This record gives sequence, structure tokens and C-alpha cells, in this order.
Amino acid sequence: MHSFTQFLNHIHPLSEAARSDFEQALQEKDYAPGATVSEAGRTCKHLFFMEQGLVKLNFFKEDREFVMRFFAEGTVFTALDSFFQQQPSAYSLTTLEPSRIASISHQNLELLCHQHHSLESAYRKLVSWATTNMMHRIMEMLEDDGTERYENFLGEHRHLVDRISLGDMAKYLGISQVSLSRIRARK
Amino acid sequence: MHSFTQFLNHIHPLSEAARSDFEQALQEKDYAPGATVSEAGRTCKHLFFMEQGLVKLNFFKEDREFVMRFFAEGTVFTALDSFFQQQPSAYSLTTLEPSRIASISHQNLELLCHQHHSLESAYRKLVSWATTNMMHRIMEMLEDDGTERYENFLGEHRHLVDRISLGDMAKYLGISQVSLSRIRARK
DNA sequence: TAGCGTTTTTAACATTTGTAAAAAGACCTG
DNA sequence: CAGGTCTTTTTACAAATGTTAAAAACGCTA
Repeated sequence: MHSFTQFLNHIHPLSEAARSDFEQALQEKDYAPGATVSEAGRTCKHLFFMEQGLVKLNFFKEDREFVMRFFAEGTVFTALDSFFQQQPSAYSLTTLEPSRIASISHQNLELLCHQHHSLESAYRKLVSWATTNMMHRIMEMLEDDGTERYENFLGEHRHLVDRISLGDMAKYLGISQVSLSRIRARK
Repeated sequence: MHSFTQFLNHIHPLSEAARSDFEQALQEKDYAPGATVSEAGRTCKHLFFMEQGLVKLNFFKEDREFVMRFFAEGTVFTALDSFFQQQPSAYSLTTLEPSRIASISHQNLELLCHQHHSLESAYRKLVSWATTNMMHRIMEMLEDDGTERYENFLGEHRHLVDRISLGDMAKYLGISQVSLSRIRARK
């Protein structure tokens, strides 16, 4: 079974037919570091699964960059705002490492969700889980300062820390590079 | 048709049977202002629809309170983190006004989603929309300071501003009451 | 390994925001 | 309408964070 299918099947058991149809619809692609997987202003037509590598979901306000999330191997991602509504996205997806990414198109996914109730259920639970993640992030931003947020990140994703530049990490935490460097120094 | 059913039907058309079964499962209840609709530490067993009134989804860190979101009439809400996984919640739901709230239990909703694909689809789209909302909130918190966030809130929910106390608004924006008062003063 | 570009750290200063406490205002009840 | 409570504003001060710029460290390639 493809690791993407396995991921969904683990969330919610898929029927034999759903599994097989899903895998038929999958595509795979390799990206160089710094490649644009999905671009702000365009409609994101795919749901992605990271097999190997790392991307950031980022956006710009004027010329300042921010990072919504990082996605490493074994995770599902897309430019959510765009994918759900099939409207132009405010976000880009940019690789930070050489990456191997599987994907399924929005059209195929909708079609298959319509055909296979079990896939729709898995998808629904996946989205529920994404929402909970987002809430957790908001919670952190409300209650914690930069230092605490950085320590939380260490606690939850220590293995990613040395794969992410100081700049990108600061853009994720919502603090300046200088602040993050200061935080690291006081240790 | 019940306004809750109408809301879902508007997101994704429900089958006749789904509509009818859904309405059968609905409950209604009135709450006094300050009432606890769902309590942190307990498992939230219902998905709610606000018919009339206002609630906050709030949480505490030590003794400091924060507000995740407000929900006014015509909106669907619950303690998401708890409802999806049926685990104890980090959040409470607290009314800010006398409120009339319809609800469906998690058990019934899961059952009906299993029986009616169209309801599962509507539910999935509802959750997708919630995720997009959460992302939008994170985006704001990253790129804007307190002043801008307050102005955004005015732009998007001006009608709610005079129904929410300064304190609760500050707990939502993630700034101190004093700061918010200063922001209001510079105008 | 010398040189160059990128990333990270350090420093100095300005600005913002928080905290605590007091004053002012709004609201309710006897 | 007087008194008490709760909310909001104001003040003064402390702490945290941003900005700009320069220095240091790192990594790559010739």
C-alpha cells in the first residue's frame, strides 16, 4: 500500500475499492530545494503527502514573509484556504530540502469522496485533525511569548530544528530573527 | 426547516431523509448569561448552533484567561478539540448573553453521518471552513500588531463590538486590557 | 586554503507593550 | 439618589521586542 493510502487508512479504515481507486489517482514528483510546490495567487489543485523532505507553507504581507507551518515526511498538506474552496491562495508552498511528494487532484478527490463514503470519512477526520492543530497554534500564540513558543517547538519537533534556518523559524514564531537569536543565546 | 438544518443544507444539499433524521436528533436549550455550555476538563459531547445570543470559547493558563473565538446567532460551534476526539477539552464555552442554543450529540451525528453520505459531506465542508477560519486567525496574529488586529475585528464584526466587554475583547486579541484601552483612545 | 556569499550573533537605541495602582465612569439596587 | 460594584481609562514605570548596522561564523568553491 502507498504510504499516503496507509496514512488515510490509519485515520479511518478504507474500503478495498476506495484504496485501489485512490492509489490509481495518485501522482508523484520530485522537487529541488527552494522549489515552489504551490504559488500564492494561484489556485492549489492538489492535496499533498510528503514522502521525503520538508516544505514551508508561507505567505507575504508587503515584503515581509511569514511561515504558517512546516511539513516533513509522513504528513499531509496543501494550501488549505485555496484547496477547499478552489480559489486563489494567499499562501505558497516552498520546499526547504530536496523533496519527494505524492499528490491527488482536488477533482479526483471530490469524485472519489462521492463514490466512497469511507474515503469521505477519512478526509473529514483528517480535516478535523488539521483544525485542532490550528487551534493549538492559536492557543500558543495567545498565551505564550516568543521564548515559550520556541521551547514548545523544541519539545514537539526537536528533530526538525536543525533542518530549519533561523530566519524561517523566526517567521514561524512571529518574532524577529534577532529576537530568536537572543533566545537561543540565553541558554 | 430548522435554522440549523438550513445552515447545513446551504453548505451542502442534504437528502430528504438526512434532513428529517437530523432534525429528529436536535435538542434545544436556553442559557442565562454567564452560563457554562461546556466546561474545560470535560468531554464536549455536542455540536451547537446559536439561534439567539453570544458565547465565547475560552481557556485558562494558570489564572490568565484567553478567548479563542466568539460565536453569535447563525453560527455553528463546539469545543472542537474535545468534540472531534471525544477527549477532555482544554476549552470552555461560556455565554455572554441570554442564549437559545440547538445541539446534536456526537453519537447521533456520527451515526447519521454513517447513514447519510450527504450529511457527512456537509459536515466535512463545515470543518474545512472552520480550518480556513483558524488559519486566517493565525495569519493575523503573525502579521499584525494589536492595533491592526483590533481594526480587522472592527471591519469584520463591527456589530459584535458593543456586545463584547473590553476585557473579553483583549483576551481575544491577545493583548492587555490597558493596551486595548490605549488603542481605543488614539482615535 | 583563500576568498566570497550567506547565515547567525552581537550591540545600541527606539518603540511597544505589560504591570500595578489609582481615578473616572457606568450600572444596579436599596 | 446614595452607596457599592464592576468596567474602563489614565498614569508612571519596567520589561520585552523590533530596527538598524556591524561583526563573527559558517559553508562552499576555485
